[in-house]
Amino acid sequence: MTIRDDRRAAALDRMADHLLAEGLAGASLRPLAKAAGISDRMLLYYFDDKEEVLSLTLMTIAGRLQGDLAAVSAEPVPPRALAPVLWGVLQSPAMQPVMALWLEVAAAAARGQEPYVRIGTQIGEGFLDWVEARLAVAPGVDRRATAALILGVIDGLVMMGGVGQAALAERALAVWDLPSGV
Amino acid sequence: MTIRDDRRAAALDRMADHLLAEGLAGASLRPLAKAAGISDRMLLYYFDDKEEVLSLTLMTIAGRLQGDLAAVSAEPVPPRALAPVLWGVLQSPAMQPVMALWLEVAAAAARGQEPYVRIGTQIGEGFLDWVEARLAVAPGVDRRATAALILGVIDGLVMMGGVGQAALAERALAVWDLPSGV
DNA sequence: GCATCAATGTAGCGAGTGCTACAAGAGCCT
DNA sequence: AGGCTCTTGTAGCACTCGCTACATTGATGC
Repeated sequence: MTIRDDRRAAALDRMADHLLAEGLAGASLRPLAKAAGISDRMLLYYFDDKEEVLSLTLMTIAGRLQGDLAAVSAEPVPPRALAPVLWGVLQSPAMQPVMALWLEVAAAAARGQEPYVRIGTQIGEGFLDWVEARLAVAPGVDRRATAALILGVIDGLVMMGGVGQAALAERALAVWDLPSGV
Repeated sequence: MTIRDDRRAAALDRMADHLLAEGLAGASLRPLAKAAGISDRMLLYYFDDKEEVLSLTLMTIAGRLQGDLAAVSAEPVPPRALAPVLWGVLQSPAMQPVMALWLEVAAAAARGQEPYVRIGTQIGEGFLDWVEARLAVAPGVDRRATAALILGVIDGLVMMGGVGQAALAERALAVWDLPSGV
């Protein structure tokens, strides 16, 4: 059994790279199998069907993301200071394919398509937990909601960057960071 | 010429409904033609290729959106007051298919796929113009960037709503609206 | 009436989709 | 050695994809 598990894990790892590079449009069985270095016949021998392949590949990517995020300092800071931190992490070049894929998953989830709803919810909650753990708020303020606000701002600005307004998104974040508020 | 133009317009109108209902996954020629009430053969007689069909259908939807948005009061209000207005408009049930499609277009644009880059940029700028026109800011504050911040927050929260956290998004907006800031 | 050309249907091409039936090799247990 | 299960390749099915060749209709102009 463990041999099969090893091969499954190896295939998932290589398919994760492929999915990050090509997006959901590249998520058909033959290209995925080719990326994994096996035949499509074997891909469906190791996994039940396409949905399982896709789910586990996305979970693999989510796991990597979790690891990258966990490496960031867990020192709690106030909301206005945390937002630029999250922006810096998610906007880094290495993270760009991940965020592009995250947008695709979120869009599919908003359409109610499985397995994207399930996985999108999971990833979203991971982000929220990460923000909440690093967030210092005044007593009485809704902590989870504040985390959601920060994540919302950053996701929205990432989305804006995706439609060619990356510079404007940067300026928007600077406005939020002003002492005057907004 | 005008007969052909009328039929093109009629087809685009019906295909816009179809695209809103089914998303980009339903954007293949045969289903689109069926929705338009014509044969796929005629669809490619009226339009050059799939890209033109898709572009013009998305532009049709963008035009409708523009109309709906224009109907909202143009009285300038400060940022914290404008955000809930935009949220109210974009979160209304009638707008839900539009926002789901907007997410899909933005995701495809972030992947660099045409025609989504071009159209996504255009729609994004339409949103920004709308916000900016209704925004009252203190002198010296970057007006466009403030509009981008508001749009970013709302887009991000719409995205969050799409992955099953609509209630949390609502709470997040309430937190931003507190006098204390955040 | 006849020619011309726009409009439309039928049929199909070649490629890709998820998935499966069948058979053959490979290693193991008794 | 004989059977047995695990693994793998070959081939293919039924379908969708964007797009096109060909033929037929219908209206229009001379």
